[in-house]
Amino acid sequence: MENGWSWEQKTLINELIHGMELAKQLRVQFSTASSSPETAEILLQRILASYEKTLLILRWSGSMGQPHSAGVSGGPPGSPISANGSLASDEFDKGLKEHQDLNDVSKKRKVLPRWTDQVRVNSETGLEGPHDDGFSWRKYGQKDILGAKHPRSYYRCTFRISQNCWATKQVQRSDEDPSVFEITYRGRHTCSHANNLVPVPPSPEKQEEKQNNHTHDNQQEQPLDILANIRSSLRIQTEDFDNTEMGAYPFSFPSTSIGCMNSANSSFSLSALEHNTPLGSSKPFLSPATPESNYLSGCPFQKTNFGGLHNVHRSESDLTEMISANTSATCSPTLDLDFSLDPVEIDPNFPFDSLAFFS
DNA sequence: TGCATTTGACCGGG
DNA sequence: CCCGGTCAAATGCA
Repeated sequence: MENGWSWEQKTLINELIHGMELAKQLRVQFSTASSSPETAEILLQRILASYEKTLLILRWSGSMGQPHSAGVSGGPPGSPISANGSLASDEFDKGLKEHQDLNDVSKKRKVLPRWTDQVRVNSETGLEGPHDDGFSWRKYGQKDILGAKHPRSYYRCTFRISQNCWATKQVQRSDEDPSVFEITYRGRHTCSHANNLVPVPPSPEKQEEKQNNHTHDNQQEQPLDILANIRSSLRIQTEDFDNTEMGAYPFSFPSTSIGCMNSANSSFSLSALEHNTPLGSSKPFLSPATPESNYLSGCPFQKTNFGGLHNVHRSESDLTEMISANTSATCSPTLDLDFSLDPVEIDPNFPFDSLAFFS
């Protein structure tokens, strides 16, 4: 990585640029089609914004000359950051701190890698960006947190037992902005059920219904269809970006990492983007009274994915293949533990596979 | 009937 | 002792 630019990053940038071009084209089409111009426009703007940010980040970290170490952990997630404003910096510091703590923590006690993500519920789309993290989560607890208005929900990978996957996440609604959720991921997925494998559960409606009830008839699946595609691709892009970008990321691990990483990574850009756009604030999509537990567990975040999985599958077909290949190829449960204790030494080789698909 | 969620109890760190 | 995190029995749902 001479000059701080690895070939992966260059490739990524190219891809991002390409993606942006496509999004722009779509934008034109949408505006002419004029079916639901507003929503489409909004989302497209976000997409574009996200791309821009991603590029910004890449450049930034690239210029830092250390896309892998400190910059890595803090950089990507938080950085968008400065560009975004508000939340950004906080998140950045937070994330950075968390990543730094990682090592210490692991010494003190067996703690899995952990990173935080913020997600804002998107009022128009009825889905909050980031989270169909492609994993199947099972709620195992809920706690009232001191000083927090809303309880915190605890989830763990559904395949914890069957596949010895110890990934967990905590979801908590923000006090300040009820439409924002803080999601803290812990541990890396070692299961082979990432993304594509997380088949749309036979009954996503179950959760969806709950959600829809809480929200309003947010049945914009039609217009969202396309957007979902865009979004999904965007997500992957960011994932990949993160992969390369955060080589040192604790949870980034050779092949398997891809599927596992998306959870956190996808959200980074998207959440950042959410905060960026002045749009998503029409209505809070969630009634503050909504029991977080239900909403979150069932929310489009995860498996539900507002039925977007169909779309995702289509649009991500390539990526899906890639992911499945990677995830299924190496599911290394045991490695994960070790790796969590010694995060930094693992990254060097991993992003290649994924990138190869992109280029 | 099997799986997911709920929720109070329990545990361990600070 | 307080608080965050997890467990596990009870309950709900398809």
